[in-house]
Amino acid sequence: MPELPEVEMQRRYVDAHALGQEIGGVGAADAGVLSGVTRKDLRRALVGQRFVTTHRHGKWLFVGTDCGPWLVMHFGMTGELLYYGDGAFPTHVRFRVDFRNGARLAFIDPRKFGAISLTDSPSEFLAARRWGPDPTHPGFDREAFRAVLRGRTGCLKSVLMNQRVIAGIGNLYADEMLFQAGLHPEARAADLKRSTVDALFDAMQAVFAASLAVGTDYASLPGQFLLRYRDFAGVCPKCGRTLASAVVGGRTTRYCARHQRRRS
DNA sequence: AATTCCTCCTGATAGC
DNA sequence: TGCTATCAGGAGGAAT
Repeated sequence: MPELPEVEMQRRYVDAHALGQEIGGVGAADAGVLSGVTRKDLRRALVGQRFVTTHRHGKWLFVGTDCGPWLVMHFGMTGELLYYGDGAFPTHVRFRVDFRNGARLAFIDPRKFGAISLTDSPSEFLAARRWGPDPTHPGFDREAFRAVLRGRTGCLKSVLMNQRVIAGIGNLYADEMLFQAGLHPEARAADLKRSTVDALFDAMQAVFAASLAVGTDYASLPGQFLLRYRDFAGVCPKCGRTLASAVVGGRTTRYCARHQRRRS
């Protein structure tokens, strides 16, 4: 679930519910999702603080406190947040923030591929990991997209999913933007004409915007989106042909062999 | 340096 | 029904 649009929804969720409340404690931390921090570090950094702002870069979410470090979250494959009060008992809570007003913010992650950390500076945190640019941030235009793809020799899909090239695209959205742009997942990034790269950029922006417009509820997307069909119907929304299936970049890939070309 | 492959963990689902 | 096998939307690290 959590690729760039889903993490953006989590960011908005924090903004809508979890800002401005004094933190009384942190609990239920599963060491499996703690990345470079201990429960004690989290307690010391967060207790007495209030969350005041959020920032998202690719699939990373940063939640800023009024005068402490930022809480860093990555949702892995199954992570999500839940803000709740008395009477709710969510399962798979790997980390929890307890506010003094009685409300709680839980990081729920059954598969435990998520991560919780702390940083004094999101930009330094991202730079230390050599993360690529976020394609939805201001300034990331067609030229910037051409620049990050330049000289890349791998499969187009693998390049798009490489977070150090560009941050935020995972398996599903890579498939979707390639489908929208009519490009084969195994096309070579370096073979693409400039106009094709620009078309892929436009498809990427359109896909993110469309998904956010429906709150990442794929069933509400228009009919021409692969996201609606890849799991159950398995047919191309444009021509009705059975979708092709392959493993590209180590992940299950669906595409329409008729509409998606290797060269363009 | 860039790319590919394996692995971490648990739940849902399919097949017997 | 109950068991087992397979697969799942990510990314770090090792190997190539």
